[in-house]
Amino acid sequence: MPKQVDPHERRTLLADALLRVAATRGLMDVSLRHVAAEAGVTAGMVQHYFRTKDDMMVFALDVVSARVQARLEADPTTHDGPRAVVRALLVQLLPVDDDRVLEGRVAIAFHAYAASRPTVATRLREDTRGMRAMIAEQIRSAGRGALEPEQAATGLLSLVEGLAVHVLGGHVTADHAVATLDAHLRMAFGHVSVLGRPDDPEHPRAEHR
Amino acid sequence: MPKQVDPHERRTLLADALLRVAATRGLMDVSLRHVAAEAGVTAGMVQHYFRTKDDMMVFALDVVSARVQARLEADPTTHDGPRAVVRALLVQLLPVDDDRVLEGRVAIAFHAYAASRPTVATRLREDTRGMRAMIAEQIRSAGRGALEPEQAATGLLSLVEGLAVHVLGGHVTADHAVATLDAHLRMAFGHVSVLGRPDDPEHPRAEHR
DNA sequence: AGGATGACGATACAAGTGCAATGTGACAAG
DNA sequence: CTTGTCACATTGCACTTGTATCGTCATCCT
Repeated sequence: MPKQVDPHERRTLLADALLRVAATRGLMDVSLRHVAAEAGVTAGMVQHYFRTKDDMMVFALDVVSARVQARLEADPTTHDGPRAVVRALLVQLLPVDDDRVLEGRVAIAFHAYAASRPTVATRLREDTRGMRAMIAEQIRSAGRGALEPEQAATGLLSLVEGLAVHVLGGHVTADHAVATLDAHLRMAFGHVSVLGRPDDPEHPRAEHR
Repeated sequence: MPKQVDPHERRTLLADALLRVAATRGLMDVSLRHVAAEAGVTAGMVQHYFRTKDDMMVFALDVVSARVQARLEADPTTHDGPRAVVRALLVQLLPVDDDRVLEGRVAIAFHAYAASRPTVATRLREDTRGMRAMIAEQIRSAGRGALEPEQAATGLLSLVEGLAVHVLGGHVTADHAVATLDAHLRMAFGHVSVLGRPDDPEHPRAEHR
């Protein structure tokens, strides 16, 4: 048997290159040869690790979702109560720093891609469903807010996704997006009197940039 | 001088074909020849009316935004007070029927496209800015809700955009999306006691499908 | 030591891409 | 009736795309 190589590591390397291409030049420019060039390898190697282009796409999507989940679990604020948990999750999805801007671009690109590839759409749907259930669960466990948990969960998730789009498009600033998210979080978690309430003392101003 | 034709009409015809292709097969499948085939014309004619592919893209984007705005102005509920105006606008952006599903697919595709084409991004940004200002204005004129008008406006707009993505992805149903939107509209327009409030008598259940 | 085996690299190929150049024909002004 | 002009059609070209095929070379097991 020949050289000992970890295939998963190789694939991840290539997936990273793909994500970089997708974020900077758009998904339309993602091709075998571009990814290979970005990764600094030959096109033949890419072909060796992904039998088809769609395989490569799906794997790259898995990489990002796994990465987001990993970052969430590594977040220290996870143990500060349900609202902090939800906030930590949602902020992960907001393009507040350069890394997340790239990931955000990738995410929206994949949402467009999913419209014509059922495989990708299913994968995306699973991820979303998990998050939604988790958020609704946390909201339910934290007494009642101004909305019923199910609607509050879809509302928050949709809000964040829309905010991400608007931030990436330059329609609003990242600060404004985080502030808007916080305002909606207060409503979802039962602080009914919102107007005039300065800010949450637990999370002074979040990590803006 | 030869045959008398309305160039704008021709271009709109071609733009419609492009939108159909983009909605059904994705933006990656939009090509000169595909659009021509969808429109039932030759590729040479497409080239005659659009010097470059990017011209065609931008024009198609203009067509959709103009169409959305026209539909909004034609909405009879526009004269039922600020909240009805905002609701009418936002529902236009939600994929509640087949036509709007297609438009929604187009919209998300263009958002992805805008990430790499500054021209498209600018055009998109202008449209969004207009809507945002209009919503904030209406909220301000309608007494105060639970959020400050600026945040409420970006919140509603982002919420709808996110909801559209989720509906298109099959993550939530159109009904659930409209219900969520209505719940958030109540908060933005100052009906603070939300939970337990059955529904708005003015707008019984909206036009679901 | 030797061969099997897997990790690559190179090349080929059909199909599709955007775009330019050139043709063709009709129709209206003179 | 001629003629210029505009609306389209055709063709061609250089290039990129995804995928299949074959070659090569290092490596590990026996």
